Amino acid sequence: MGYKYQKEDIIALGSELIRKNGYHNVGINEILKICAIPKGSFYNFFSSKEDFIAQSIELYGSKNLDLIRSFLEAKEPSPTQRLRNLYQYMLNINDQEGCNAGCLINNLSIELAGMNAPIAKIIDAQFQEMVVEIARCVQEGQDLGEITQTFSALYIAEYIHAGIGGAFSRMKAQNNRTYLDKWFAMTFEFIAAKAVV
Amino acid sequence: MGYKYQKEDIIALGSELIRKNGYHNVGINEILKICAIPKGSFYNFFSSKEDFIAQSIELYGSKNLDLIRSFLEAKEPSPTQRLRNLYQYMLNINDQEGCNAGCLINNLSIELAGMNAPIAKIIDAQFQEMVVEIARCVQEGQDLGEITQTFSALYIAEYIHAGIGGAFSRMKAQNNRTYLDKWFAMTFEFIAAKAVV
DNA sequence: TTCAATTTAAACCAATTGGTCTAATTCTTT
DNA sequence: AAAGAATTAGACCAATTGGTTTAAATTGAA
Repeated sequence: MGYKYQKEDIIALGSELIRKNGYHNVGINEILKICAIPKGSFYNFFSSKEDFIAQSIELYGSKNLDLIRSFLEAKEPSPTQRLRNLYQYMLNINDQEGCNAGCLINNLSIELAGMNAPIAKIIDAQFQEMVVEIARCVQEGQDLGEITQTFSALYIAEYIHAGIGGAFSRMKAQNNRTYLDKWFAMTFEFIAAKAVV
Repeated sequence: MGYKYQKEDIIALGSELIRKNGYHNVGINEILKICAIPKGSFYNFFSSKEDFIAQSIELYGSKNLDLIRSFLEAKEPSPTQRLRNLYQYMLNINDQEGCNAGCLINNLSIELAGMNAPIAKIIDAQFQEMVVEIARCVQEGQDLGEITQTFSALYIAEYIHAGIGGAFSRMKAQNNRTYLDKWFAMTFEFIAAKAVV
C-alpha cells in the first residue's frame, strides 16, 4: 500500500507547472497547493527545489524517451514517415495545449543551464539519450536512401531535435503553430536525400 | 547636461544581467546595485519590472538590428558569405563569453512569452524586424543562385534565425560551442542551392 | 505486538521580492 | 531669480521566497 503521497505524482504535477510557467516563477508553495501536500512531505522526498527539478528532468526525459521509442522502433511505415509522425504528434500536442509551454527540458536549458552546471549536465544527458534514439531511425532512413548522407545520422538527429527547440521559442512568442509547421516542412525537405546529379 | 542617470545605461546593465541569469532570477535590487542607483530613480524611468524588460527588449532588439545591418547591407562579399560572417560573429561572441547566456530575446521568449501576452508581442515584433533584414540578404542570394529557391527568402530567414535559438539552448546545456558549429555548417549546407539534375 | 524508521503535518524562520511613499535635490522654463 | 516639474534618495511595506523544525501519525520488520 505504501505511504499517502507518491513521489512521481508530485513530480508529474509540479513539473507540469514549471514547464508552463518557468522554474523561478513557480514557488514550492504553489507546488504544494496543486499536489495538496504539506511542506514536510515535499522535503521528505526532495532535499531542495533544485533536487526536485533535477528529478523532474529525469522522469520527464524518460517518459519522453518512451514516447520517442513508441513511434520510431516500429518496422513500418518508413523511417522518414515514422519521424514525421513523431514530430507531427509533438506539434499537435503543443497546439492542443495552446502553444504556450513547449518542452520542459528545453525551457530549463534556457532558464537554468547557463548558470547551473549540475542541472546543465542532467539536461545534456537527457538530450543525448533522445538523440541516440532518433539517430537510429535516421540511420535506417539513410540506409534506405530516404535521408541525405551528407551528414551523419547523429548530426542529423541533433539538428532535428535542437531545431524543434528553436521552433518552440517562436511558437511561444507568436502563440500559434505557424512557425512549428514551417519548421516541420523545411526540416524534412532539407534532410531528404537529393537526386544524384 | 541633463540628470544624473541615463535610462539607456540602466537598461544596458540590467538587461545584460537578465540575459545571463534570467528574468525571474534577477531582482530589482540587484539591478540597482550594479547600476549604483537608488530605487526611486529606477521607478522614475520604469513603471514596473515588466516595463523595464519591455523597454530592454526593444533597445536590445534595435542594437541587434544595427549589427545585422552592418553585416548584411554591404555589397560584398557575396550574400551567403555575408550571412556566414554575421552568424560566425554571433557564435564567436557567445564562445568568448563562455557559452552560457545566448540571446536576451530568445531567452525571454522561452521564459516569459508563454504566460505574458504583451511581452510575447514585443518579442515577436523584434524577431520579425530582424527576419525581414535577413530575408533581404537571402533574397539576394537566391537571385544569384547561391541559395535554394525551394522556400521563400522570408521562410529561410525565419528558419535560420529560429534555428540559432535552438542552437543556443544546446550550447547552454553543453557549455561549449560544439553544437553551435554543427548548426552553422548544416544550416548553410541545407540552404545552399543544389545542382539541378 | 512492540518499536524504530519513515512519512505526514504545519507552524515558523530569515531573507528577499516587487513596489510605495515622502522628502530633498536638481533641472528647466519663465 | 523664482516657480514648477522632473529626478534622486532611501526608508519602508506587505507578500512571498526556499527552507527548518518539532511533533504526531503511519508504516514495515522483528
